[in-house]
Order: sequence, then structure tokens, then C-alpha cells
Amino acid sequence: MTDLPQISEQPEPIVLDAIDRAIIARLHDNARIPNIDLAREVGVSPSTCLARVRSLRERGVIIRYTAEINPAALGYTLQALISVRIRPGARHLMEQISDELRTEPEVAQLFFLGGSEDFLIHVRVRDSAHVRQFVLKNLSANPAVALTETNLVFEHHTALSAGLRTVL
Amino acid sequence: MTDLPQISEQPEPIVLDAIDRAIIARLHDNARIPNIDLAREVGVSPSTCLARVRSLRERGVIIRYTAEINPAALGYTLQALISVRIRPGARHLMEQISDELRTEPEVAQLFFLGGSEDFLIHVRVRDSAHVRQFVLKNLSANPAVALTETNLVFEHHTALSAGLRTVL
DNA sequence: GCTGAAATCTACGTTAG
DNA sequence: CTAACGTAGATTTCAGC
Repeated sequence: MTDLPQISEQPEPIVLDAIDRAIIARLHDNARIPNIDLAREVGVSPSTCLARVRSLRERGVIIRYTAEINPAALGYTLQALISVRIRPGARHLMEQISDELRTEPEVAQLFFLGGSEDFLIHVRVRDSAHVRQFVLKNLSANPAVALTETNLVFEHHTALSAGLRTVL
Repeated sequence: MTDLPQISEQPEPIVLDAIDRAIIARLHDNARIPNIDLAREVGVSPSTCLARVRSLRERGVIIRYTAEINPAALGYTLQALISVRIRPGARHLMEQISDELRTEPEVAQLFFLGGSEDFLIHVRVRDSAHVRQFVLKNLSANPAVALTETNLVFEHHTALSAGLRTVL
């Protein structure tokens, strides 16, 4: 899925009180916590808690609930970051290239960047031959691509979203 | 949380059949789908489905269930990628620096890299002044840091894990 | 908007194929 | 390993504060 556009959204500014933030933090940590337990932990009744969770979902604060999958279990044990520069005359093709890349099963994340590089692609692959093949097929073969640089990922950590640590 | 180490794990190799993969794909899309619906969609009985989901959880295929939170709703509307190079004589401090960075609320992801750069940090911040302050305080002030480079993120896309598209 | 109780539905252990 | 049954407990609606 995609993050929401970062400008000129929010018809009504989203206001979250301490209970909302506590709910968010707990659901981020465990999306399947029973509503009754969640309610007790944040200090409201189950029905109130349910109404708040729904409101958060409807206002787009909670984007979705997802299961984190261990990619190694699926046979993809290697990760790499590939930075890509598009030829200056081909910048109008960036949306199309992005759409094509996102259909490739190896692509885990895609960043559009400002600065000297245009894309950063986070891929999950079987081995180094696989990443080489990915670059050749999906990037080097495209005449709009000016330059690529591949870095292997040794470790990858993800953290709780900003602004939620203090309520845990 | 952290991805599992990428080498020498799996006492027993994890084998997943088509039903397991279908379950994984649906739980990745919606971690809160009722077991009864999940069972119907993948074509097994609810009790069988529940047993499979548990097994996937116990074998570490499903790492956890999490709610994706819209960072913009929390007031963090700007994203940046910061690449960091550590001084060659200070490489032994990398673990310590990593641990310190991960306690900062702005840090969403942290990559340990091979190649010319050592770290890549994905941060979520309020504005450009905030990211500048982050770099000054957490990186430039550290004598082990040789070089940093900050790129603003215009868009960020995340995709379904590799190997699951075909079963959807 | 919050609370508490009633009805519906789900999860999950047990039994059996 | 898989399917069916039964119970305990959760979710969700609704009336009242």
C-alpha cells in the first residue's frame, strides 16, 4: 500500500487525545489484542474502546492491520538497497517506472527521493545472483535509467512510529 | 522489531504448502480477518485453519500482527533518508550507535549496509528544521561519524512480501 | 460521548474419521 | 492431517445516563 500524500490533506485536522494514542500504541504492538483487554489497558469500557478504534480506522489514523511475515521463511533471505538515477530527459517516465517496479515480487519498498538519486528500491531476493538479475532485467535494460548502485543489507530494523513511544 | 539473523537459522527447514501461502497472503492483507472467513477463503475447515495459523506463528513465519499507523496523523508529515559513514577506526562502535539511534522517536527504519555507506536511516519528522536538528544532535555531534547525507522522501510505497503475489 | 447489559457470533478444546 | 460439535468468551448493538 501507499502512504497518503503528504500535503493538503485533512479536511478536518485530526485530534488525538491520550487514550487514542494509547490505543494506537497497543494496536501497533499487537493488532489482535482482544477489545476487552485493550479497553482495560487504556482505561475505558469495551464499547467505548470499540467506538474509538473504529473512529481511528475511519479517520485514516489506522491504515490497516497486517501480519508481518518473515521473508526468510519464504526463501528470500537476502536484502539489498538499489539507488537509481533516471536520465534528465526521462523524468516524465518516473511514475510508469515506479508502477512497473511495484509489480515485481522482489520489491519490498520504493522511495521517491529528492537529491541526486531519484529512486531507492528495497528488494528481497534469494541470493546475490538474484539481485544481479533483478537489476539487469528491471533497471539496466531500461533506457530511461542513467545509473544504479546496489548495496547489500546486513541488518534491517524497524521501529515504532514517531510520537508513540512515550505512551507505552 | 528486528528481522531474524539471515544466516544459520532454521533447525528444520520451513515448508509451506499452497494453503499456508494463501493464509499468509490474506493475513498480510488483513490481520483481523475472522478465522471462519479465512478458512472459507482458503478452502479448509475453521479448526484446521486455526491450527495452521498457530503453526505459522510458532514457526516464526508470522512474526507479529501490527496496525499500520498514518504518521501524518501524529504530526510527522515529512520523511527523509540519511546515509551515514562511520570513521574506519570507529567501526566497533556501530552496534552502540545503532542502539542509540533506535531509541530516537524519529527513526522509523535502520539499515546496516555493505559498501561505502555504513547505515541508512529512515526518519519521520515534522519539517525540514526538525530533520536538520536530528542530524546535528544525533549524528554530526558524534566523533565516530565521518559523513552524512540527507535526502528528502517525496513518496514511500511498501509492497507485499516477495513470493506471495501469485496466490492472491 | 461514555457506560452497562443482552444477543449474536467467534474461538478453541475435544472427539472422531 | 482434517472435519464436526459444544462451550466459554468475545464482539457488537442498543437503550439509558
